[in-house]
Amino acid sequence: MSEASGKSRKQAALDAPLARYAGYHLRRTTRLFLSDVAQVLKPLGLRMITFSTLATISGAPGIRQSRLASVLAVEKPNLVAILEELEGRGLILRERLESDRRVYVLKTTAEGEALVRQAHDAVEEHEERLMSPLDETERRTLIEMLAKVRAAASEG
Amino acid sequence: MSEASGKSRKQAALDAPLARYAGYHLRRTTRLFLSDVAQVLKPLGLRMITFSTLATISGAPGIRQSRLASVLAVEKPNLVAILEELEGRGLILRERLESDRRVYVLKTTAEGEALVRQAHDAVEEHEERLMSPLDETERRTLIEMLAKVRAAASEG
DNA sequence: TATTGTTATACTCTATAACTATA
DNA sequence: TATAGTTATAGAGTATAACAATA
Repeated sequence: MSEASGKSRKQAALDAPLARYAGYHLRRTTRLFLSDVAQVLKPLGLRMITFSTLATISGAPGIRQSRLASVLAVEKPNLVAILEELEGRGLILRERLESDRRVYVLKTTAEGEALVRQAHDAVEEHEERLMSPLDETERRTLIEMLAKVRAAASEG
Repeated sequence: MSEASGKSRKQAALDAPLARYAGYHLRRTTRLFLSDVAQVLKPLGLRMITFSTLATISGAPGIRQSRLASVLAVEKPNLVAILEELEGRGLILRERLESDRRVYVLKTTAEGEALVRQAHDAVEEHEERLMSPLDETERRTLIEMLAKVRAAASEG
């Protein structure tokens, strides 16, 4: 739907100046994953970011908005509309914390839980489909390498 | 500059609902690479997309605009401004093809070549820095796995 | 003073439809 | 009729500054 059309053998050589960079492959592959998962989540009325948000709240009920922004690596202002959308659809609840009335505490509703479970199933199917060229060991290795690269960067 | 701040051990568990997905790690790692490489290219007056464009033209002199769009996986309308920018800076030339006056043929100028060489050096340093947690074999493996995943998807 | 969440805003990236000029 | 490149436009995603309420 968005990635440039499949490459013939003739065409393949043309990305040579970029193909030696891991960053190039990361970008292209991420784009593939993003556009595919968007298709998969669309029928559920979710985008990648609304799914991630819902899944994180579901996994950490009572999380605060500022903490959620940090976990999701989203700027706080950009989280506002996302939470309004989820709240408006009755998928999450936002409650003022009595001990500190500045903070909102977030949790999923029953509907939110039901939807996030469906969404996890859909995303797992999508992952299984896209990752099928790699065996279980390779998949783990891939994830470990990516996590390792990020961990080193966040220390630096 | 943009990725959420480093994770403490306590914090790490919070991304558990997403961390099992390769797509999650791809997105986060790609974001890290993109924001880092943007910093590296900025002093040269280049963005990721202008660098990719210049590097691809340099590696395939005489390439047509439509072909370039397909190689870069950029929609044709979005390439227009990019090429205007590069042409305006005297980094590339656009020549009408006499045999088919609809098409533009692209090549770098001497200035463009000099800049793209500098940019390659800068990007290679950036890659070396970010990929340093992985040894040579791992780096190759990573790139191969990513390419394999995309190749399978574009066949499907 | 500092922090939580909000508003307003802007810039980049990506995508689509419709146009023009050539073929 | 089809193709190359263009214009206009719109939607995501991401980023920053400044504000109100609360601590």
